[in-house]
Amino acid sequence: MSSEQVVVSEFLAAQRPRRTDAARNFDALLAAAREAFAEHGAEASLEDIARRAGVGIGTLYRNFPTRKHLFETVYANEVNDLSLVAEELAGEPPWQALHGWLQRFVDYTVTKRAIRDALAGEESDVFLACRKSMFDAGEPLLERAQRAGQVRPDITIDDLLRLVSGISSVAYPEEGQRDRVLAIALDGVRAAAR
Amino acid sequence: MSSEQVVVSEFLAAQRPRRTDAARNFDALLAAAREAFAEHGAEASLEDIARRAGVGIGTLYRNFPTRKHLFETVYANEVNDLSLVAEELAGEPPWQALHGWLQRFVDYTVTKRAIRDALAGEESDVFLACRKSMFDAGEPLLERAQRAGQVRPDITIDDLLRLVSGISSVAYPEEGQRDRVLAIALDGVRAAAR
DNA sequence: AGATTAGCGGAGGCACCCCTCCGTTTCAAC
DNA sequence: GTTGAAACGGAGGGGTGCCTCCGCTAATCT
Repeated sequence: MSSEQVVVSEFLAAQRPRRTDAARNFDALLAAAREAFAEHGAEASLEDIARRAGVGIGTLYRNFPTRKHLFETVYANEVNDLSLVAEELAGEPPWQALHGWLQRFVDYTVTKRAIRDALAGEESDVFLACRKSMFDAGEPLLERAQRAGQVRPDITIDDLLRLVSGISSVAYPEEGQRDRVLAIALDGVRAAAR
Repeated sequence: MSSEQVVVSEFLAAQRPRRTDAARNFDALLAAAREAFAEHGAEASLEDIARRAGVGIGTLYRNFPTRKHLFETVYANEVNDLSLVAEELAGEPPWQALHGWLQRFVDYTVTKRAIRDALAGEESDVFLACRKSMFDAGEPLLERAQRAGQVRPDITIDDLLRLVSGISSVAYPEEGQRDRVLAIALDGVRAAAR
């Protein structure tokens, strides 16, 4: 577990209130926010989030003084999950491991938009730590695949994640088109090694 | 010039008012809308667009009864330009022509977001005609490159444009990163031919 | 069970946006 | 230059979202 990942998970642990009703509301808010950010991106309405959570707007603001706080927390949660997935995949063969992780990255429909918005948006300590943590999670997989000669050596984890998140953020009316397009781009990622 | 392109350019010609002041305002609104949509996507504020154009909100609504009208017109303009570029490139060698056109597609910073939003959003006759027109413009370039054995045969113009627009829609803090990432993906587009 | 106090929720003030309507201005035809 | 008509623009009503504040509720502690 990288040090950044520790920072991220500690950041998460420190938030949850102790009183049972407060903790319940906190969880409901996070779930609602996750949904809302997935649907409308980082601009989702806070009042709508409170409504979805079945909670007064005041409660939302008590837990998350600003939109950024809330967004950071949701984002950190997702990144944390992704880091765990990367660890699980460490045993697979190099290309499979990398590919599987990227697949998970894409499948994170819930936060896809949030992750993209966060890659784009302004910086903050939490965002930086999260991004670093996500890179730390993916980088070993990438490097292993590169050492195995299955991935071109001139690509960085930063490049790779932006590539994949861009492709996965477009709408694909046709069934299976997203996977097809992604596969084409990943051929490029492997190209130099074939 | 494809029949869709004719539909698109006729749609455009029919709008501009005859009276000189009205025509001036129409142009100013279009330019302002182009800017605003580029900055904020299809959700840009109409009042802000009128303000940028130095025109009352009433004038905006007289020219474009709904947001969709305005958006369609801006979009049709851009698509029209892209079609012309494709024709100009017809003389270049196959891969260069395709690559150059895609480059232009990316460089269309002005409407990048609008084009993406339009690819994603709901359908309308105008959008369908525009998309068709854009595909008609790119398809010959793609097919020529495929016949020349420089591009994998199993990719469609639809795939290719979604791939490129996804990649170009992400934020790249690092100078030149967008081009690097795009080049990697385009290696995948050529992969099967190498 | 009662007292304490953390936590709740929503009313309300502010800002922004949408869109309509109509009194005023400007064009262009004669 | 006059005049009719086309075009202008912005005030204003309705809606939604942001955020604060404070009287009320209910969890926790003893």
